[in-house]
Amino acid sequence: MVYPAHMGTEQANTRDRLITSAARLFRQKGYHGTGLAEILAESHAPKGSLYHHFPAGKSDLALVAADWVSQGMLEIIDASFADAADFAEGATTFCHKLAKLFDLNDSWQSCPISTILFDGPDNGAFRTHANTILTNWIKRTSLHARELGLEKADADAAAELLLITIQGAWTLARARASSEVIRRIPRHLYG
Amino acid sequence: MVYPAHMGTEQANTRDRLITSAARLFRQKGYHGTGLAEILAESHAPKGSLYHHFPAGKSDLALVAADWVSQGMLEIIDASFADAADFAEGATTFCHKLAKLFDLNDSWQSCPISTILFDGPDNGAFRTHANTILTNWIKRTSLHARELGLEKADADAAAELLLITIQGAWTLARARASSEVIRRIPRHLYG
DNA sequence: GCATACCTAGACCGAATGGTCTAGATGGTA
DNA sequence: TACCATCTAGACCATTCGGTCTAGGTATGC
Repeated sequence: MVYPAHMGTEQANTRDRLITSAARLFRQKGYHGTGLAEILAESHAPKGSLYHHFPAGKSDLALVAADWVSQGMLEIIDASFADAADFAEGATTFCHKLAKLFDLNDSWQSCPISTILFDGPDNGAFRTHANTILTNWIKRTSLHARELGLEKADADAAAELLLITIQGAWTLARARASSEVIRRIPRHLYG
Repeated sequence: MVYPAHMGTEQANTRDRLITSAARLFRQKGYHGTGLAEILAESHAPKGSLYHHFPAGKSDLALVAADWVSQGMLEIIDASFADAADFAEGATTFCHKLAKLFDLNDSWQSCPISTILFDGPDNGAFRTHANTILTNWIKRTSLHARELGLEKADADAAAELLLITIQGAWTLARARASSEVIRRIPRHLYG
């Protein structure tokens, strides 16, 4: 799981426990595949708390959980490119970090966003939200690319290609139950 | 939708109608997001027929539907590389065909396999099945690559990269509700 | 002390879920 | 005609679903 720095592992409050449990379960079993009862059980929260913190219920929680995961991903992107000499090096670090993350979680979790968001109840809002999150990842990556010397157009293209590839590789990795494909990306793209 | 050549558009029998409806709905709303009632209504079949043709019920149907979609994809791969002068040309045709397919269906369907299979009831069997299907696609693509002159290792790598990229691009295309990303793949990889 | 806002707690509900079961229609064969 | 396998038909069932509602606890301010 992606743990953003702003949320430690200590016993969190009810709201945070709901978010992390929901994020984990949605990634593992999908939105419709996860029941409220399961989320409630894992986060040791009663139903009343859920509907207090997330008045719109399940869909509300899913959106917030996706944001939380997204935040973690942005932090990983930043950490990967922070000390990189060029874009390829940063991208390589990025892939390795993700592969490690994949292995850490019994290698089953879906790409952070797609499963959470692609079968939401209301296609419109969920799709838009997923789009925003993915776009943010690409934008952030492109920003690092520019800082490492690429022209705007090249940076955008490199960032889009990298994230698309990671997205697809993550899917294949899950099907194969192996992070190998993710680790192979740098060789594919820059080798 | 991917329509394999072996199944025309004329009024098919109950079993085939169940498969096509299930495939469409699972791709649109996911496995758990689609109810049996919905599939039954769309295919104008009673419950008895479903459990006659697919004794194991929903999961059985999902597996067969995935196979059917997979068959269609293999035919598209073959058609794309049949008259290609080199691998890049075949891959370009492949991407264009998929983009057209994406546009044809109100641009919402998920990548053929991932959504159908990633939130199945039994992780083991479903994951394995998805893996088999994806591997078949890559194998078939690699075969065409070899016929077009690539060495075995290069062919495998090129096929894996292409299919990974398509997988990811399809996801992003769905989030953006636009097939543009899919069309851009050839420029990214071979341009 | 009291009051107030915030949060927890879980009983309860109608609707929808996947799945089972029996009855009947249908077509081929003798 | 009788017979039999194949398939259609849908009533029916237990369970689970997401969501509502009321009541109780708890912290903070006066």
